[in-house]
Amino acid sequence: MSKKVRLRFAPSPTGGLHLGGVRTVLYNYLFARRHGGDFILRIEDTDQGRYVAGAEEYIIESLKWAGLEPDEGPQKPGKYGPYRQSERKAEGLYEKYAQQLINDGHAYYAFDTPEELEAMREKYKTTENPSPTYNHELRRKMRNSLHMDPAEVQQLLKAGTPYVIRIRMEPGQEVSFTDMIRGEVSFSTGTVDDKVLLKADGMPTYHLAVVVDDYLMEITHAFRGEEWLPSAPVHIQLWKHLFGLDKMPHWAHLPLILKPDGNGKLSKRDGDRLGFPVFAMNWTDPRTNEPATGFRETGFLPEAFVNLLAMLGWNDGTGQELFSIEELIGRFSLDRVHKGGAKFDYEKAKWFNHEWIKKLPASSYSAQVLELFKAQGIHIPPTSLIRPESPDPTKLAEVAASLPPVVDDPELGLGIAAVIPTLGPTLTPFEEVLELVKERCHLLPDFVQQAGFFYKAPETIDIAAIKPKWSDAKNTFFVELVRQLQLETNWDAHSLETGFKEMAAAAMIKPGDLLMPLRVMLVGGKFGPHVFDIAAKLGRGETISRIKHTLGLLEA
RNA sequence: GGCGCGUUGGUCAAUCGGUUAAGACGCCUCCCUUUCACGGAGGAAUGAGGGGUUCGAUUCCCCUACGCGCUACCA
Repeated sequence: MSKKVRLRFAPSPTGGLHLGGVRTVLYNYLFARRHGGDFILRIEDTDQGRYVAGAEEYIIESLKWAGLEPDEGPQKPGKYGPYRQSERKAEGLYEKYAQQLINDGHAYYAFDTPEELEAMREKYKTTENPSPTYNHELRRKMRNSLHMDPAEVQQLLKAGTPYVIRIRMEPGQEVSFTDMIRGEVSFSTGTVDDKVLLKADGMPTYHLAVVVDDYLMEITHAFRGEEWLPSAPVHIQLWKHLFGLDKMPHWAHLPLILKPDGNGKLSKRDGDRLGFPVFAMNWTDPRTNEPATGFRETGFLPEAFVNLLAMLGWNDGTGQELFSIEELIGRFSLDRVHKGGAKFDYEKAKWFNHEWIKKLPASSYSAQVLELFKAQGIHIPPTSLIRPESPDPTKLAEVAASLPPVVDDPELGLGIAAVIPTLGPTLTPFEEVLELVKERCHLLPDFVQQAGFFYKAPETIDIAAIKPKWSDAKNTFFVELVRQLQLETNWDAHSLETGFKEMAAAAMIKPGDLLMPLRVMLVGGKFGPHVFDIAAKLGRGETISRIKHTLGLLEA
């Protein structure tokens, strides 16, 4: 009987949640869901000096937005709490393990002050070895319980002298483990330094906390970024000394997300420099007041965000790139995760968002688009936001007509009623408008440009697009058009187009020469959906008023 | 410097010894469209270098180069 799969994401609440962090969450989440396990959020707030107000809430909110909510966490305590390491420390969870390590000879007290450590690094720094570490050789020269008189150690301890507890890494051993992504990875103990386990303030470092907590929380699989690989031997030794290697979770070190140009880890700075978000949501550092934009506020859909992150380092081998979270859960596997880092490509990211905007019904993002319209001072009449009670009858008839005969077979019990659900939820008039333009929108704010003119007359008209080819005959045509539109009885795209073309024929002008001017009059420029669809949605009054307005501009 | 990890088009990448080395983004051309898109067709563009192993290497091994990560009482 194998244990229940349990994974955790253990961020440090020091700032905004980075792309790479969300991807780590995602892989954790997908693996947990795929194997019917639990996904846990644990806050690594062991460094009091780096605590940032609001960061924890921000992380939780980001996960919520992305739809990657934990099964257990500070907000949703389970049986393995508390879920903040500061609180776990308060319960004394770590000291006893550090003490055990000392008793067993796997750790020791070190009394060196930060200044002494600094002096040591300076003293032993050479061109050959620019970063000397506190290791099995250098510790002989330092003030620790391994190389001091036991009586002196006791005396210092009794006197309350500040100390840290360091792991004792002895040379001569090979530490190896099987990484789920990289396979066999090994280190020799002689090259690993004596990492601090327990700090002078009594808080554990990440190294101690991660193994103690993973053990206590019964974590079965631990995924983290590749930058953690070098400290893996420390964690493995700790597992070996404290709980036994057989209890250790399976490790997977995820490849890094790299900056698009050049090399190196993607940072917030790169986003600022190149003009794209790096954090999940907007984040302002409370200490510096430095703002950073988020994917959410830039107009990414959570579905697209998750999708593009999943593909940054993983694929299912079929070439499929568009996946819903459910599909990802069904197909995700660690052995298809890349070993090498991936450069982040913002153009591709926008492509994913575009695909999801097209794929999802406008109703799934209309609320957010509505806010964007409001922010731009574009008022949407309340009647446009009311969802019709039943499906549009014309649409229903259309679907009925397209049905294959077998569907109406009474034997099968299928009729038009069976098809109604496939129409999906009905859309509000506002959402119908969004549907009309969504294939032109990569980011949510694009809707303002692409659909704003439906609700607000364009502020500027691209007269230059009309004027060079303008003529008295065309002017006459549009004056007559206004008159005809006032009389039009069937205000729908098809009738409007038919009437328009008949008039053009009568006036002996090619319709093509008239369509562009009409478009510019209605939307202000050379863009947008079919011009008669626009007129149909705009309604008689607004259509006529916009034509008249531009006609006035052309006269001037 | 040491240690570790990595390296297929500009980018994301498939290939698990034998292929004309997929596909996608972006770019270019054309078609559709009396706008912009969407859609469709096509194009340019890839195995870091050197040794092995093998009948045969992008694929397995070694070396080199390059890149990245770590080298804190930060995570």
